[in-house]
Amino acid sequence: MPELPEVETVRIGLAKLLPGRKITSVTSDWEKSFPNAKSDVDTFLIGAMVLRVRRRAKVLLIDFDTEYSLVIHLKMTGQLVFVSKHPEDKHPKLNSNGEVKTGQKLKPEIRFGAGHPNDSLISTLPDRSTRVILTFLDNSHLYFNDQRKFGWMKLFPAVEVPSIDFFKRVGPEPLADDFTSDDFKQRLARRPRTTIKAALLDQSVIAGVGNIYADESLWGARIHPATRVDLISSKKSHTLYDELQFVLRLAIEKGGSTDKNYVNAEGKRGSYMDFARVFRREGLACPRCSTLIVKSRVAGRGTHTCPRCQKLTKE
DNA sequence: CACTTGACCTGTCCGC
DNA sequence: TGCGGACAGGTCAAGT
Repeated sequence: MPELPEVETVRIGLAKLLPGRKITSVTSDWEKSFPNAKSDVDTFLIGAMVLRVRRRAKVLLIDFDTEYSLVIHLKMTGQLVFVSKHPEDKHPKLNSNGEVKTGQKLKPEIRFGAGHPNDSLISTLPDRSTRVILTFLDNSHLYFNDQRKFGWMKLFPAVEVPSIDFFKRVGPEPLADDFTSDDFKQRLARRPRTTIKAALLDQSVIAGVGNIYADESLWGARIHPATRVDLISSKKSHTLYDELQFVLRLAIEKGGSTDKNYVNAEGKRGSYMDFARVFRREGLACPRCSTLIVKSRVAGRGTHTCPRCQKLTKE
């Protein structure tokens, strides 16, 4: 679920919280979530200080003063949640008489996902989805949670990061200042005979687009996701570029989309889904023409379209 | 080579 | 109520 806007939201949060902190310990309960050898972790991560937090495509990079970097992919259900030790975590709240307020739970049992926007995730961490815990000198923690265990974090020498296969293949950042509509059209032209949805999801064409923003931008441009790339006109391609920029920027502004699992570095949800026009809205009215949104399968993924606004043309 | 499908996982939901 | 199966979606390996 984390796509570019979600990963960017996590990056913004971590960039405020992590730089300057020193790691004192690392624990991991699932080898694939953090496959590095213990000896490398002990040598290059324990005692290391965070310099900066970066993002490329859907990947986060945490750079350390040991000239090593943690490369992190959240895949579908990954979360990176930072929890600092606040005084109120250790001490119960007192009333005006200095007595412990009655009825308060020092360890709330409310869990994220119960359906309330203010549910606290932080108060319950670690939980059974926690795969890796980084502990810092001040006893704050960074939890890497990942229900489905598809995500991973790996420690690499900083100089080797650009030569990781994924970074060698990945396409341009769609929100980069120098990424133009013409660039977009030329990148799409690399996959002329596939569907526009498959091309948008292909990270070697454009970085960072996933299922949510592919459906949302295609609806905005009135293009059916199953349209062959080489049948899309220059004008439509330009419109799609504009719509993609619009949904990605709006989603970052809204803190990303939380469907089920996604939360930011503070454990909070994103609100883009409140603005979604088609994604997960099957059976509801198209905001443009009120026709009911339908769900189908394109490029092997659940795909949401307005059957009236997004006609499949084969000319 | 271009493109599509299956595997990796767990939790949830739906139908019987 | 329990149970099997479909589904969720990012990426890579394997298949067509």
